[in-house]
Amino acid sequence: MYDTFQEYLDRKIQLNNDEKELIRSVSILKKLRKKQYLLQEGDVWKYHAFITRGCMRTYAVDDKGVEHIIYFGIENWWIGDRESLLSQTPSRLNIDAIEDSEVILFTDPNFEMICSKVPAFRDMVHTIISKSLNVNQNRVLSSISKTAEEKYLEFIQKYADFAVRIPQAMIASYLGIKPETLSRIRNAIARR
Amino acid sequence: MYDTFQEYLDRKIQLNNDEKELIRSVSILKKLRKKQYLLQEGDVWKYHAFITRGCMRTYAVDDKGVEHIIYFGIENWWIGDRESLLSQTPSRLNIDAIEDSEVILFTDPNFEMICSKVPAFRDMVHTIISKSLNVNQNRVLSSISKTAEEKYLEFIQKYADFAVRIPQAMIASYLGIKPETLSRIRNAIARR
DNA sequence: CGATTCTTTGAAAACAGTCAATCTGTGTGG
DNA sequence: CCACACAGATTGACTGTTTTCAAAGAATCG
Repeated sequence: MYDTFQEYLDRKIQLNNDEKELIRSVSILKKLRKKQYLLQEGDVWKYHAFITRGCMRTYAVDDKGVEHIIYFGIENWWIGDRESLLSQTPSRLNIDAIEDSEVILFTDPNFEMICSKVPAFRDMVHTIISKSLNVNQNRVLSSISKTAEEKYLEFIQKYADFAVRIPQAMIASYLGIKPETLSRIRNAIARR
Repeated sequence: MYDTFQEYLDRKIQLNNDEKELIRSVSILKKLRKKQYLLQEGDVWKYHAFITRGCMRTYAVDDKGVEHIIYFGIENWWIGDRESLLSQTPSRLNIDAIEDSEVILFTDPNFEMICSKVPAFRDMVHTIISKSLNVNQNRVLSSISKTAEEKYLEFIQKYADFAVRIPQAMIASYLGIKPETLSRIRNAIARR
């Protein structure tokens, strides 16, 4: 289970054995069953989390009880609620497993310790955050400029690898449309 | 003009005179008239830019020629296209001035130099990027979960300070709705 | 004042949401 | 191994919201 993370690190940065061991020594392995929460609304998020297996989602529940999925995550993705982590305030988000999953957790102090002792790791983290910002910005652009059908086509093309693993109703939630509407859009596409 | 930036820095971090001078020495001051481009689609963005006066917008133009505003920026905000900067590829975005404006530019090499020589500055930059990510994430959530009216009310409440400086049609563009629709929404709100 | 830009309004069409019913595929217990 | 339950997806009829297009009304600037 840790292997997946080690391979990820090896692909991204060069570390000596001491550094690898330092990182491994503070990692916390956690298994999650399908539907199990990693973070529940109201709790304060304390970690940096990396998915080694499975599929997860981050979502908010509005006052009508409707779930709105903000992110999906699979193997080799980081997840969490940085807003809650940075401000140490109760999270408005939920994170749970769509499939049986495995994650590696680092407490924030340990994560900061790694960043300070391993500059390459720190740089990698900053690169990831910077790229996430780009991804989110592009998602904002899509959401204000594209039609529902265009957003759906973009989604299945961009995330072809895991789109098939996710129930259609969750994809609709991520796109900000109703499951019935997505069903009709798919129908219209298929008919052509 | 540089004063605005110096005051911004003083509010955020503590610097000695050498550090202040180092930063000032590589800053490039630029004035922009209303409607003047800072970045035009197709060009590669080379800077880190800070607004000291005025009001600007970042937007993309779709294949039908419609503008979609991704960000507004006023005094004490950073702007630019990090995607183009990081990948050194032609930008898909335009940045221009909504009012006569003044910006301070740092070339990327100089900016990196400051980051490496002044850790407090580097930390400040990472904090800003991290917070931008949160802001964008919340905007994605609003865009998939709120009605057009709710998005508008959120906008004018969140950005009360500069919402009044921006033409309504641009606010509509930012929200992803048509100007006529925003006009009707405002009408409906006023009537209550 | 006149020209330009921005906003509002109206009517019709396109699009998305709601609610309820049906269909499909999966998996579990008898 | 079958029948049934369940979750997910689809369909239909209806309602509500947003867009479109065209025209008229404000507001702003030189």
